[in-house]
Amino acid sequence: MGIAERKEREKEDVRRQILDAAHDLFETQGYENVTMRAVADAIEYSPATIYLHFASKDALVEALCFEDFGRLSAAMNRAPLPRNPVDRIRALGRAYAAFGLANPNHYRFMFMTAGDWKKHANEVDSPPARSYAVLRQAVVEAIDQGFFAKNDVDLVSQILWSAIHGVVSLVITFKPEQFPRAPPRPGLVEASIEATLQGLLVGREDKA
Amino acid sequence: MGIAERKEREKEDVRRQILDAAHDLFETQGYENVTMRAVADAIEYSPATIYLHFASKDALVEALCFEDFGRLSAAMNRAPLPRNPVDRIRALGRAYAAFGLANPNHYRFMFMTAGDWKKHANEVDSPPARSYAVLRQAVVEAIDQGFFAKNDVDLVSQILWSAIHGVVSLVITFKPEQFPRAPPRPGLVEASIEATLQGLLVGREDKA
DNA sequence: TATTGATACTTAACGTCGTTCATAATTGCA
DNA sequence: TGCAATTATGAACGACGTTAAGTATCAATA
Repeated sequence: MGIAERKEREKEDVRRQILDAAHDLFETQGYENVTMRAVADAIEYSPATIYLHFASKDALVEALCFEDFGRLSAAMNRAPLPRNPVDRIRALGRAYAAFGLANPNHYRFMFMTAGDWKKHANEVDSPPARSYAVLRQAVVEAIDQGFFAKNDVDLVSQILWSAIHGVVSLVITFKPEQFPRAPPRPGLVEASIEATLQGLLVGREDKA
Repeated sequence: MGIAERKEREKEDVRRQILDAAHDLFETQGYENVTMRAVADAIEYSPATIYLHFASKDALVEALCFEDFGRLSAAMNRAPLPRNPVDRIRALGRAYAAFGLANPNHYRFMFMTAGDWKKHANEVDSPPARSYAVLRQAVVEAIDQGFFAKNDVDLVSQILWSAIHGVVSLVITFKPEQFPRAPPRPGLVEASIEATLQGLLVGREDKA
């Protein structure tokens, strides 16, 4: 039955080509410029062919975003995360921000647009769910070990997530010169994480 | 010269009709569903007529957003703001969040999309600039009066802005059931403001 | 009053997009 | 060799933002 397998491989290959072409367009030109026709041109197929592999443009972009976020997750799990939960939250925040700022179009699609795809956002393997799970675990430990006050774990996790998301999304949305009054200060990401952490810690100086 | 004035009034009237129709569509159905054709239908003019009053769809949406944000600014300046700068920051954050959550489409267009209009974001009377200015003033006072440590005023302002923006934009983007693991906890906005403030205050218990 | 000139407005179209569908080509299998 | 299924395509649909060319309206002028 090598034939079915070869066909499988060929089909998978076209799918890869589509994803790669779309990825390049998406990364460099953003969502609106990922045109089904442009993708088709890039891989020298007709636009209709894409629909044999992806149900819609959104499904295609979702697929490539999931892939890239998966790469982030993998890289983050491979890196040695601090044992101390507070230090870990710091490290996670930095990594999260770095990825978002390095991949603004991915980030925008995943975390800043409505989109039907978010029906899957809940599922355990979706990028938001995976990122959130790691953070949440650190928060559990931070509370257990007395760094944070006893509190709703998800409330604390959401505070932290929204804080770092706020920085990332603002910087993605406004070009430096479009910031009101002053461009984003250097160290804003760091300072933002730090302020939020400090606000959550129970005994400040000695614990941080 | 009553004739020119009447014509002026009539022109202004059509402009108003366009803005109102677009406003309704925008508020209830969001940016993509504000179609030039739909607006034209609503006011019983041809689509081309809109272009006699607005250079583009984006210019139209920008105009109505500016109007509504102006209403916010006005309301906020009319309300009595606490003299204590820290309390004032709290109040500002609450008002900002309330407006954003009540007008998600406005908020999304203004603070969560790229858009050419942001060339004007810098100008002193733009909604971002106006909101930011009020916050910044409170931060200046908070530092002067020793509530916050001496620091770059804009850095601190950006920390606060991004924190509250993070909450608002997350809640706007994800429906409750789409949140990973747990829907936004009640009091998230409050807790987020509080955590950030606490993180910035110099002597916690006694000053807050 | 008849003519002019500007203004407001519309009709029709252009080019783009995502998407679909009928049809053709290819390919493994009986 | 003929059949069935898969893969690919060309052409089209309907919707979008936008524009150019043409028509109607009406105050101002001769």
